[in-house]
Amino acid sequence: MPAGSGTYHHGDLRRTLLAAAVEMIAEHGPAQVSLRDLARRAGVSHAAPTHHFKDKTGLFTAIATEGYQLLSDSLTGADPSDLRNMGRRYVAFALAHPAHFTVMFDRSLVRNDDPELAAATSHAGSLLRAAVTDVPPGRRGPDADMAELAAWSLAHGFATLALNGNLDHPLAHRNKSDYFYALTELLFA
Amino acid sequence: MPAGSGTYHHGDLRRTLLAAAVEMIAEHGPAQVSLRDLARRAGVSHAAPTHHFKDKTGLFTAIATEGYQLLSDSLTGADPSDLRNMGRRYVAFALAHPAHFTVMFDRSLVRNDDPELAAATSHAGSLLRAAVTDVPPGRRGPDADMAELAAWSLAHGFATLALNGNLDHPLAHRNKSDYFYALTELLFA
DNA sequence: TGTACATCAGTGAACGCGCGTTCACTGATGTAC
DNA sequence: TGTACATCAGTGAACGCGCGTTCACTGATGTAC
Repeated sequence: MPAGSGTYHHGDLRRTLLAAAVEMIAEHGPAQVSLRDLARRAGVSHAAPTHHFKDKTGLFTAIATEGYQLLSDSLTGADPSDLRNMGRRYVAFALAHPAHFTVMFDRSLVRNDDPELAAATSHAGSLLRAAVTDVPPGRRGPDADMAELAAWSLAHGFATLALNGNLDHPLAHRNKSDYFYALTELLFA
Repeated sequence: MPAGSGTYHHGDLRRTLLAAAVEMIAEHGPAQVSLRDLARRAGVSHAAPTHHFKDKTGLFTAIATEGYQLLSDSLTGADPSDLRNMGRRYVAFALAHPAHFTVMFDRSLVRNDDPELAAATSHAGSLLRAAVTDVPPGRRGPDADMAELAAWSLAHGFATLALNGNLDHPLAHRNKSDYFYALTELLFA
């Protein structure tokens, strides 16, 4: 970590910019983010972000990639045969990283053919898929694809509704990912 | 229907603008919509939309309101005790009206305290809620709120993933709302 | 049927603004010898 | 330890653009008498 404050070179500007962008997205949504405003927040000249991300799409692509890596981190280490727990972790990830989650699932924001993004996406995807295929066939029905989609839909829908503020009134005082865990018991018991 | 073509007064400009905006949202997302571009598409002067919607937020608020009305229309007439069918209709609505659905669930786009929007929202909400409470307690577990949220999450998640293009590869050739109907059987049987 | 008047719908010019992008530049760092 | 040089990171001025919004206006419609 070479840089102190006040130097010409920032030292870790890329990380600083990503963090600032994530904050801005969480507050006002991706549409309100501008590269100039981002630079202002980070205290650098307005041309600096271009240096790191090329353009706005590049910025969002980097955030989405980071998001899939964070999701993979969240899922790694869990018992892959415990599908309910995987679902809870998925929901917890979305609530902990709302800005990443939003960008990850808005294809109009990112460079969809970016190789790093594709790699991060497929790695997280394989972790999720493994969780479903590890469930004994008798408990998930005959169709594994359908079971996978059902589980994913349930977790994704819950997370999306929570982030959109549609669960605020009924669930304001609860831990939402634990509530989700309880909810899955209702369905799978 | 007073107006022909070429007249100074358009006749039904509000509807025309709403339709054009919906088309633009479906193609490029809400962030890309500008009032000037919208006016261009409708073939009117760029100041005309302001006359009908006041500003951009007003436009999105009108679209969200219309969306909730369309959703209510889609749900009306269904057997309120057939929760699975209600879910299928919810998914079918989202797929048939992707732009409306997107705007309805993005609170950063609309005037949340708009009374017409609130009325349309709560009407659709009560139709959905009725479907869950009509399910016999034995089949939905002890907690009606939780059952409601589970059903909503499942349908909402499936619809969201479909609209984001996350189901394109596995389900490209299928009727998605029928697939969803089959999926719910797996969970509720 | 005819005229006067109020209301409504859409026009087009003008404004100021923040934006993305480009460019030649300069300060700082790291490496070779 | 010292010097020269290449590379990298960030600067700041400049550009052209499309945007939202305001405004006095004009054309069309509807209503009262």
